[in-house]
Amino acid sequence: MSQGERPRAVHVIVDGWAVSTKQLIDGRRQIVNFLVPGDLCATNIYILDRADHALAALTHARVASIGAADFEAMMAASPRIARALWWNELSAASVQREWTTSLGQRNAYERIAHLLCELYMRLHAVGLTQRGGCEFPITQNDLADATGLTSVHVNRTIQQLRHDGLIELHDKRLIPNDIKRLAEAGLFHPDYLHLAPSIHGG
Amino acid sequence: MSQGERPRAVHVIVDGWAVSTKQLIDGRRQIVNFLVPGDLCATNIYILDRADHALAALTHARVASIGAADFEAMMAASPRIARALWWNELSAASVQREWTTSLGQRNAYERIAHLLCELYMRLHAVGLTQRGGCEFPITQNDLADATGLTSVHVNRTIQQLRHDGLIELHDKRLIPNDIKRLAEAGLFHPDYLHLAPSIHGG
DNA sequence: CGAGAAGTTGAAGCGTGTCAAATGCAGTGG
DNA sequence: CCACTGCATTTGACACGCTTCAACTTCTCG
Repeated sequence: MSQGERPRAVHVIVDGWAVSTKQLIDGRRQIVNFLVPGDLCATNIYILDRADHALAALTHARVASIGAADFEAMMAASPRIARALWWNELSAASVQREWTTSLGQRNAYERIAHLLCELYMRLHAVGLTQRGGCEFPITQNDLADATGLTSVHVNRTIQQLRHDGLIELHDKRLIPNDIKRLAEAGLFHPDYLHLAPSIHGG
Repeated sequence: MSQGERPRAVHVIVDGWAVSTKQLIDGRRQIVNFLVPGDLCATNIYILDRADHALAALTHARVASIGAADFEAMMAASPRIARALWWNELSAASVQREWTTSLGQRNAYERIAHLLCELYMRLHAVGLTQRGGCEFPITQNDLADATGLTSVHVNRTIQQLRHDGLIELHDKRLIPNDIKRLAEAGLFHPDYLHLAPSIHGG
Protein backbone atom coordinates (compact mmCIF):
# COMPACT_ATOMS: atom_id res chain seq x y z
CA MET A 1 0.00 0.00 0.00
CA SER A 2 1.30 3.45 -0.86
CA GLN A 3 0.91 6.78 0.84
CA GLY A 4 -1.90 8.68 -0.85
CA GLU A 5 -3.59 5.55 -2.12
CA ARG A 6 -7.18 4.72 -1.26
CA PRO A 7 -7.01 1.71 1.06
CA ARG A 8 -9.17 -1.20 0.00
CA ALA A 9 -8.60 -3.88 2.58
CA VAL A 10 -7.49 -4.66 6.07
CA HIS A 11 -4.28 -6.65 6.18
CA VAL A 12 -3.08 -9.17 8.72
CA ILE A 13 0.56 -10.16 8.82
CA VAL A 14 0.57 -13.95 8.86
CA ASP A 15 4.27 -14.43 8.47
CA GLY A 16 7.28 -12.17 8.09
CA TRP A 17 7.93 -8.55 8.91
CA ALA A 18 6.62 -5.30 7.48
CA VAL A 19 6.89 -1.60 8.14
CA SER A 20 4.51 1.27 8.08
CA THR A 21 6.18 4.44 6.84
CA LYS A 22 5.50 8.08 6.16
CA GLN A 23 7.40 10.14 3.66
CA LEU A 24 7.93 13.89 3.47
CA ILE A 25 7.80 15.58 0.09
CA ASP A 26 11.57 15.97 0.05
CA GLY A 27 12.09 12.25 0.52
CA ARG A 28 12.87 11.94 4.22
CA ARG A 29 11.29 8.75 5.48
CA GLN A 30 9.98 7.89 8.93
CA ILE A 31 9.12 4.36 9.93
CA VAL A 32 6.09 4.78 12.18
CA ASN A 33 5.67 1.13 13.12
CA PHE A 34 7.09 -2.32 12.65
CA LEU A 35 4.55 -5.04 11.91
CA VAL A 36 5.13 -8.58 13.06
CA PRO A 37 3.03 -11.72 12.65
CA GLY A 38 -0.41 -11.23 14.12
CA ASP A 39 -0.45 -7.49 13.58
CA LEU A 40 -3.34 -5.80 11.81
CA CYS A 41 -2.86 -2.83 9.60
CA ALA A 42 -4.75 -0.39 7.45
CA THR A 43 -7.83 -0.52 9.55
CA ASN A 44 -8.38 2.90 8.08
CA ILE A 45 -10.58 1.65 5.31
CA TYR A 46 -13.10 3.70 7.25
CA ILE A 47 -11.28 6.87 6.46
CA LEU A 48 -12.61 7.41 3.03
CA ASP A 49 -9.88 9.52 1.56
CA ARG A 50 -6.25 8.70 1.09
CA ALA A 51 -3.95 6.61 3.25
CA ASP A 52 -1.60 8.77 5.28
CA HIS A 53 1.11 6.12 5.41
CA ALA A 54 2.57 3.35 3.32
CA LEU A 55 3.02 -0.34 4.04
CA ALA A 56 5.99 -2.36 2.85
CA ALA A 57 7.35 -5.82 3.52
CA LEU A 58 10.77 -6.04 5.17
CA THR A 59 11.16 -9.73 4.57
CA HIS A 60 9.36 -12.19 2.40
CA ALA A 61 5.95 -12.07 4.08
CA ARG A 62 2.55 -13.69 3.92
CA VAL A 63 -0.31 -11.27 4.36
CA ALA A 64 -4.03 -11.95 4.64
CA SER A 65 -6.42 -9.35 3.27
CA ILE A 66 -9.97 -8.72 4.32
CA GLY A 67 -12.10 -6.65 2.00
CA ALA A 68 -13.92 -3.62 3.34
CA ALA A 69 -17.36 -5.21 2.98
CA ASP A 70 -16.35 -8.41 4.76
CA PHE A 71 -14.67 -6.41 7.44
CA GLU A 72 -17.73 -4.32 8.13
CA ALA A 73 -19.97 -7.35 8.06
CA MET A 74 -17.75 -9.01 10.62
CA MET A 75 -17.90 -5.99 12.89
CA ALA A 76 -21.66 -5.82 12.58
CA ALA A 77 -22.20 -9.52 13.14
CA SER A 78 -20.24 -9.94 16.33
CA PRO A 79 -19.93 -7.40 19.13
CA ARG A 80 -17.09 -9.55 20.43
CA ILE A 81 -15.10 -9.11 17.26
CA ALA A 82 -15.98 -5.44 17.03
CA ARG A 83 -14.70 -5.02 20.55
CA ALA A 84 -11.50 -6.88 19.80
CA LEU A 85 -10.92 -4.65 16.80
CA TRP A 86 -11.46 -1.57 18.91
CA TRP A 87 -9.04 -2.95 21.40
CA ASN A 88 -6.50 -3.55 18.67
CA GLU A 89 -6.85 -0.04 17.31
CA LEU A 90 -6.59 1.57 20.72
CA SER A 91 -3.50 -0.33 21.73
CA ALA A 92 -1.90 0.55 18.39
CA ALA A 93 -2.60 4.19 19.19
CA SER A 94 -0.98 3.71 22.57
CA VAL A 95 2.14 2.33 20.92
CA GLN A 96 2.18 5.30 18.58
CA ARG A 97 2.10 7.69 21.54
CA GLU A 98 5.03 5.85 23.08
CA TRP A 99 6.98 6.24 19.84
CA THR A 100 6.21 9.96 19.88
CA THR A 101 7.54 10.10 23.42
CA SER A 102 10.63 8.16 22.49
CA LEU A 103 11.50 10.47 19.65
CA GLY A 104 10.77 13.54 21.71
CA GLN A 105 12.43 12.66 24.99
CA ARG A 106 14.83 9.74 24.76
CA ASN A 107 18.38 10.06 23.48
CA ALA A 108 19.88 7.69 20.92
CA TYR A 109 20.97 5.05 23.42
CA GLU A 110 17.63 5.02 25.26
CA ARG A 111 15.67 5.12 22.03
CA ILE A 112 17.32 2.08 20.53
CA ALA A 113 17.24 0.16 23.80
CA HIS A 114 13.54 0.95 24.07
CA LEU A 115 12.77 -0.10 20.53
CA LEU A 116 14.63 -3.39 20.88
CA CYS A 117 12.76 -4.07 24.11
CA GLU A 118 9.43 -3.32 22.49
CA LEU A 119 10.04 -5.57 19.52
CA TYR A 120 11.33 -8.41 21.67
CA MET A 121 8.32 -8.19 23.97
CA ARG A 122 5.87 -8.06 21.10
CA LEU A 123 7.44 -11.10 19.50
CA HIS A 124 7.51 -12.87 22.85
CA ALA A 125 3.79 -12.19 23.24
CA VAL A 126 3.02 -14.07 20.04
CA GLY A 127 5.39 -16.92 20.78
CA LEU A 128 8.09 -15.89 18.35
CA THR A 129 11.09 -15.96 20.66
CA GLN A 130 13.40 -18.94 20.99
CA ARG A 131 16.20 -19.57 23.48
CA GLY A 132 16.11 -16.01 24.77
CA GLY A 133 16.46 -14.50 21.33
CA CYS A 134 14.38 -13.59 18.33
CA GLU A 135 14.56 -13.09 14.63
CA PHE A 136 15.62 -9.56 13.77
CA PRO A 137 15.66 -8.79 10.05
CA ILE A 138 15.80 -5.03 10.52
CA THR A 139 18.81 -3.27 9.01
CA GLN A 140 20.58 -0.43 10.77
CA ASN A 141 19.26 1.79 8.02
CA ASP A 142 15.71 0.87 8.95
CA LEU A 143 16.49 1.38 12.62
CA ALA A 144 17.75 4.82 11.69
CA ASP A 145 14.52 5.66 9.88
CA ALA A 146 12.53 4.44 12.85
CA THR A 147 14.48 6.30 15.52
CA GLY A 148 15.09 9.52 13.63
CA LEU A 149 18.86 9.00 13.78
CA THR A 150 21.42 8.40 11.06
CA SER A 151 22.56 4.87 10.33
CA VAL A 152 26.07 5.90 11.32
CA HIS A 153 24.93 6.90 14.76
CA VAL A 154 22.70 3.84 15.08
CA ASN A 155 25.76 1.73 14.35
CA ARG A 156 27.80 3.43 17.05
CA THR A 157 24.98 3.20 19.56
CA ILE A 158 24.45 -0.50 18.91
CA GLN A 159 28.13 -1.09 19.44
CA GLN A 160 27.77 0.66 22.76
CA LEU A 161 24.83 -1.55 23.72
CA ARG A 162 26.87 -4.61 22.77
CA HIS A 163 29.87 -3.36 24.69
CA ASP A 164 27.68 -2.79 27.75
CA GLY A 165 26.60 -6.43 27.56
CA LEU A 166 22.94 -5.61 26.99
CA ILE A 167 22.47 -7.30 23.64
CA GLU A 168 23.93 -9.55 21.02
CA LEU A 169 22.89 -8.68 17.51
CA HIS A 170 24.19 -10.49 14.47
CA ASP A 171 23.08 -12.73 11.63
CA LYS A 172 19.61 -11.22 11.74
CA ARG A 173 19.05 -12.37 15.30
CA LEU A 174 18.66 -10.32 18.47
CA ILE A 175 19.57 -11.73 21.86
CA PRO A 176 18.83 -9.44 24.77
CA ASN A 177 21.44 -10.74 27.18
CA ASP A 178 20.01 -8.82 30.08
CA ILE A 179 16.49 -7.74 29.26
CA LYS A 180 16.04 -6.17 32.68
CA ARG A 181 18.99 -3.85 32.24
CA LEU A 182 18.01 -3.22 28.63
CA ALA A 183 14.57 -2.13 29.80
CA GLU A 184 16.11 0.16 32.40
CA ALA A 185 18.47 1.63 29.84
CA GLY A 186 15.53 2.39 27.55
CA LEU A 187 13.19 3.54 30.32
CA PHE A 188 10.95 0.81 29.00
CA HIS A 189 7.73 0.00 30.82
CA PRO A 190 5.58 -2.58 29.03
CA ASP A 191 2.20 -1.21 30.13
CA TYR A 192 1.72 0.80 26.95
CA LEU A 193 1.75 -2.35 24.85
CA HIS A 194 -1.40 -3.56 26.59
CA LEU A 195 -0.31 -7.12 26.07
CA ALA A 196 -1.43 -10.30 27.81
CA PRO A 197 -5.21 -10.39 27.37
CA SER A 198 -5.29 -12.97 24.62
CA ILE A 199 -9.04 -13.24 24.93
CA HIS A 200 -10.57 -9.87 25.21
CA GLY A 201 -14.03 -8.42 25.65
CA GLY A 202 -17.30 -10.15 26.39
CA MET B 1 -6.94 11.85 34.27
CA SER B 2 -3.53 10.57 35.33
CA GLN B 3 -1.13 8.16 33.71
CA GLY B 4 -1.61 4.73 35.28
CA GLU B 5 -5.18 5.44 36.31
CA ARG B 6 -8.09 3.28 35.17
CA PRO B 7 -10.07 5.44 32.76
CA ARG B 8 -13.77 5.70 33.57
CA ALA B 9 -15.25 7.95 30.95
CA VAL B 10 -14.88 9.43 27.53
CA HIS B 11 -14.31 13.18 27.58
CA VAL B 12 -15.25 15.80 25.07
CA ILE B 13 -13.65 19.22 25.19
CA VAL B 14 -16.50 21.69 25.02
CA ASP B 15 -14.51 24.81 25.66
CA GLY B 16 -10.86 25.61 26.34
CA TRP B 17 -7.64 23.76 25.68
CA ALA B 18 -6.13 20.61 27.12
CA VAL B 19 -3.08 18.42 26.59
CA SER B 20 -2.46 14.74 26.58
CA THR B 21 0.94 13.90 28.04
CA LYS B 22 3.21 10.99 28.79
CA GLN B 23 5.83 11.02 31.48
CA LEU B 24 9.00 8.98 31.82
CA ILE B 25 9.96 7.66 35.25
CA ASP B 26 12.69 10.26 35.55
CA GLY B 27 10.25 13.10 35.01
CA ARG B 28 10.77 14.01 31.38
CA ARG B 29 7.41 14.93 29.90
CA GLN B 30 6.16 14.62 26.34
CA ILE B 31 2.99 16.29 25.14
CA VAL B 32 1.51 13.78 22.71
CA ASN B 33 -1.46 15.88 21.63
CA PHE B 34 -3.21 19.19 22.08
CA LEU B 35 -6.95 19.01 22.56
CA VAL B 36 -9.19 21.78 21.32
CA PRO B 37 -12.95 22.21 21.48
CA GLY B 38 -14.71 19.33 19.80
CA ASP B 39 -11.94 16.85 20.47
CA LEU B 40 -12.65 13.51 22.08
CA CYS B 41 -10.25 11.87 24.42
CA ALA B 42 -9.76 8.76 26.53
CA THR B 43 -11.70 6.60 24.18
CA ASN B 44 -9.58 3.89 25.71
CA ILE B 45 -12.13 2.94 28.30
CA TYR B 46 -12.11 -0.23 26.25
CA ILE B 47 -8.59 -0.97 27.24
CA LEU B 48 -9.27 -2.40 30.61
CA ASP B 49 -5.99 -1.77 32.32
CA ARG B 50 -4.29 1.50 33.03
CA ALA B 51 -4.24 4.68 30.97
CA ASP B 52 -0.93 5.13 29.18
CA HIS B 53 -1.18 8.90 29.16
CA ALA B 54 -2.49 11.75 31.26
CA LEU B 55 -4.93 14.53 30.45
CA ALA B 56 -4.62 18.06 31.78
CA ALA B 57 -6.31 21.37 31.09
CA LEU B 58 -4.15 24.15 29.68
CA THR B 59 -6.74 26.84 30.19
CA HIS B 60 -9.94 27.00 32.12
CA ALA B 61 -11.94 24.39 30.23
CA ARG B 62 -15.38 22.86 30.09
CA VAL B 63 -15.37 19.13 29.53
CA ALA B 64 -18.27 16.76 28.98
CA SER B 65 -17.93 13.21 30.24
CA ILE B 66 -19.67 10.15 28.96
CA GLY B 67 -19.67 7.09 31.19
CA ALA B 68 -18.44 3.79 29.81
CA ALA B 69 -21.90 2.21 29.87
CA ASP B 70 -23.55 5.12 28.06
CA PHE B 71 -20.75 5.18 25.57
CA GLU B 72 -21.11 1.51 24.73
CA ALA B 73 -24.88 1.80 24.54
CA MET B 74 -24.51 4.67 22.11
CA MET B 75 -22.16 2.66 19.93
CA ALA B 76 -24.47 -0.33 19.96
CA ALA B 77 -27.61 1.69 19.24
CA SER B 78 -26.42 3.56 16.18
CA PRO B 79 -24.11 2.24 13.51
CA ARG B 80 -23.82 5.83 12.34
CA ILE B 81 -22.42 6.96 15.66
CA ALA B 82 -20.22 3.89 15.94
CA ARG B 83 -18.83 4.69 12.55
CA ALA B 84 -18.20 8.31 13.47
CA LEU B 85 -16.37 7.22 16.60
CA TRP B 86 -14.24 4.83 14.57
CA TRP B 87 -13.51 7.65 12.21
CA ASN B 88 -12.52 9.88 15.09
CA GLU B 89 -10.18 7.28 16.55
CA LEU B 90 -8.55 6.53 13.21
CA SER B 91 -7.92 10.13 12.36
CA ALA B 92 -6.45 10.67 15.83
CA ALA B 93 -4.09 7.79 15.10
CA SER B 94 -3.17 9.44 11.83
CA VAL B 95 -2.31 12.65 13.65
CA GLN B 96 -0.18 10.70 16.08
CA ARG B 97 1.76 9.17 13.20
CA GLU B 98 2.38 12.64 11.82
CA TRP B 99 3.72 13.76 15.19
CA THR B 100 6.03 10.76 15.22
CA THR B 101 7.24 11.78 11.78
CA SER B 102 7.72 15.37 12.87
CA LEU B 103 9.84 14.43 15.85
CA GLY B 104 11.83 11.95 13.84
CA GLN B 105 12.47 13.89 10.66
CA ARG B 106 11.79 17.60 10.93
CA ASN B 107 14.24 20.06 12.46
CA ALA B 108 13.24 22.64 15.04
CA TYR B 109 12.11 25.26 12.53
CA GLU B 110 10.07 22.81 10.48
CA ARG B 111 8.64 21.15 13.57
CA ILE B 112 7.29 24.34 15.07
CA ALA B 113 6.01 25.63 11.75
CA HIS B 114 4.25 22.32 11.25
CA LEU B 115 2.70 22.30 14.69
CA LEU B 116 1.44 25.86 14.36
CA CYS B 117 -0.06 24.98 10.99
CA GLU B 118 -1.77 21.93 12.39
CA LEU B 119 -3.29 23.76 15.32
CA TYR B 120 -4.44 26.65 13.17
CA MET B 121 -6.08 24.28 10.68
CA ARG B 122 -7.76 22.25 13.39
CA LEU B 123 -9.16 25.37 14.98
CA HIS B 124 -10.22 26.67 11.61
CA ALA B 125 -12.09 23.42 10.97
CA VAL B 126 -14.24 23.96 14.04
CA GLY B 127 -14.80 27.64 13.36
CA LEU B 128 -12.46 28.95 16.01
CA THR B 129 -10.42 31.33 13.91
CA GLN B 130 -11.16 35.03 13.64
CA ARG B 131 -9.67 37.63 11.31
CA GLY B 132 -6.93 35.30 10.15
CA GLY B 133 -5.79 34.48 13.66
CA CYS B 134 -6.65 32.22 16.54
CA GLU B 135 -6.42 31.91 20.26
CA PHE B 136 -3.09 30.41 21.30
CA PRO B 137 -2.75 29.81 25.04
CA ILE B 138 0.23 27.49 24.71
CA THR B 139 3.39 28.60 26.48
CA GLN B 140 6.81 28.16 24.95
CA ASN B 141 7.46 25.63 27.67
CA ASP B 142 4.53 23.55 26.48
CA LEU B 143 5.68 23.92 22.89
CA ALA B 144 9.04 22.62 24.02
CA ASP B 145 7.46 19.56 25.63
CA ALA B 146 5.46 18.93 22.48
CA THR B 147 8.31 19.30 20.03
CA GLY B 148 11.03 17.60 22.06
CA LEU B 149 13.08 20.80 22.15
CA THR B 150 14.10 23.07 24.99
CA SER B 151 12.09 26.20 25.69
CA VAL B 152 15.20 28.25 24.96
CA HIS B 153 15.47 26.83 21.49
CA VAL B 154 11.72 27.12 20.93
CA ASN B 155 12.05 30.79 21.80
CA ARG B 156 14.84 31.32 19.30
CA THR B 157 13.02 29.40 16.60
CA ILE B 158 9.83 31.38 17.08
CA GLN B 159 11.81 34.58 16.80
CA GLN B 160 13.13 33.27 13.51
CA LEU B 161 9.60 32.49 12.29
CA ARG B 162 8.55 36.00 13.27
CA HIS B 163 11.57 37.51 11.61
CA ASP B 164 10.81 35.57 8.43
CA GLY B 165 7.34 37.12 8.42
CA LEU B 166 5.54 33.80 8.75
CA ILE B 167 3.72 34.44 11.99
CA GLU B 168 2.77 36.92 14.64
CA LEU B 169 2.53 35.45 18.09
CA HIS B 170 1.76 37.53 21.15
CA ASP B 171 -0.86 38.06 23.82
CA LYS B 172 -1.92 34.44 23.52
CA ARG B 173 -2.90 34.88 19.90
CA LEU B 174 -1.39 33.34 16.81
CA ILE B 175 -1.63 35.05 13.44
CA PRO B 176 -0.16 33.10 10.54
CA ASN B 177 0.69 36.00 8.27
CA ASP B 178 1.42 33.76 5.37
CA ILE B 179 -0.10 30.36 5.97
CA LYS B 180 1.05 29.09 2.60
CA ARG B 181 4.69 29.83 3.31
CA LEU B 182 4.28 28.57 6.87
CA ALA B 183 2.97 25.27 5.51
CA GLU B 184 5.87 25.05 3.10
CA ALA B 185 8.35 25.78 5.86
CA GLY B 186 6.86 23.00 7.96
CA LEU B 187 6.41 20.56 5.09
CA PHE B 188 2.80 20.59 6.14
CA HIS B 189 0.25 18.73 4.09
CA PRO B 190 -3.24 18.71 5.62
CA ASP B 191 -4.30 15.30 4.36
CA TYR B 192 -3.30 13.53 7.55
CA LEU B 193 -5.84 15.54 9.54
CA HIS B 194 -8.67 13.99 7.53
CA LEU B 195 -10.70 17.12 8.00
CA ALA B 196 -13.68 18.40 6.07
CA PRO B 197 -16.19 15.55 6.14
CA SER B 198 -18.42 17.10 8.78
CA ILE B 199 -21.02 14.45 8.18
CA HIS B 200 -19.42 11.11 7.89
CA GLY B 201 -20.53 7.57 7.19
CA GLY B 202 -23.98 6.35 6.35
C1' DC C 1 3.55 46.65 44.73
C1' DG C 2 5.53 42.25 45.21
C1' DA C 3 6.22 37.52 43.47
C1' DG C 4 6.07 34.01 40.40
C1' DA C 5 5.49 32.68 35.63
C1' DA C 6 6.68 33.52 30.86
C1' DG C 7 9.73 35.27 27.60
C1' DT C 8 14.49 36.72 26.12
C1' DT C 9 19.56 36.80 25.75
C1' DG C 10 24.61 35.21 25.64
C1' DA C 11 28.40 31.90 25.97
C1' DA C 12 30.03 27.47 26.00
C1' DG C 13 29.56 22.35 25.44
C1' DC C 14 27.87 18.09 23.69
C1' DG C 15 25.13 14.78 20.98
C1' DT C 16 24.25 13.77 16.68
C1' DG C 17 24.84 14.66 11.67
C1' DT C 18 27.72 14.82 7.48
C1' DC C 19 30.97 13.17 4.38
C1' DA C 20 33.91 9.83 2.74
C1' DA C 21 36.10 5.65 2.58
C1' DA C 22 37.05 0.87 4.01
C1' DT C 23 35.48 -3.71 5.12
C1' DG C 24 32.71 -7.76 5.06
C1' DC C 25 29.40 -10.70 3.09
C1' DA C 26 25.81 -12.93 -0.14
C1' DG C 27 24.37 -13.64 -4.64
C1' DT C 28 25.41 -13.97 -9.65
C1' DG C 29 27.46 -15.20 -13.73
C1' DG C 30 31.47 -16.54 -16.34
C1' DC D 1 36.08 -21.56 -8.30
C1' DC D 2 36.76 -16.77 -8.84
C1' DA D 3 35.77 -11.96 -10.35
C1' DC D 4 32.10 -8.92 -9.85
C1' DT D 5 28.34 -6.43 -7.89
C1' DG D 6 25.60 -4.45 -4.40
C1' DC D 7 24.10 -3.99 0.13
C1' DA D 8 24.99 -3.76 5.18
C1' DT D 9 28.23 -2.63 8.56
C1' DT D 10 32.08 -0.15 10.40
C1' DT D 11 35.42 3.64 11.07
C1' DG D 12 37.46 8.49 11.33
C1' DA D 13 37.46 13.53 11.13
C1' DC D 14 34.94 17.41 11.31
C1' DA D 15 30.69 20.45 11.47
C1' DC D 16 26.54 22.12 13.40
C1' DG D 17 21.97 22.12 15.70
C1' DC D 18 20.41 22.07 19.87
C1' DT D 19 21.17 21.98 24.99
C1' DT D 20 22.80 23.78 29.22
C1' DC D 21 23.37 27.19 32.49
C1' DA D 22 22.62 31.47 34.20
C1' DA D 23 21.04 35.91 34.20
C1' DC D 24 17.91 39.44 33.03
C1' DT D 25 13.43 41.46 31.55
C1' DT D 26 8.67 41.63 30.96
C1' DC D 27 4.21 40.31 31.95
C1' DT D 28 0.25 38.81 35.12
C1' DC D 29 -2.35 39.08 38.86
C1' DG D 30 -3.49 38.93 43.75
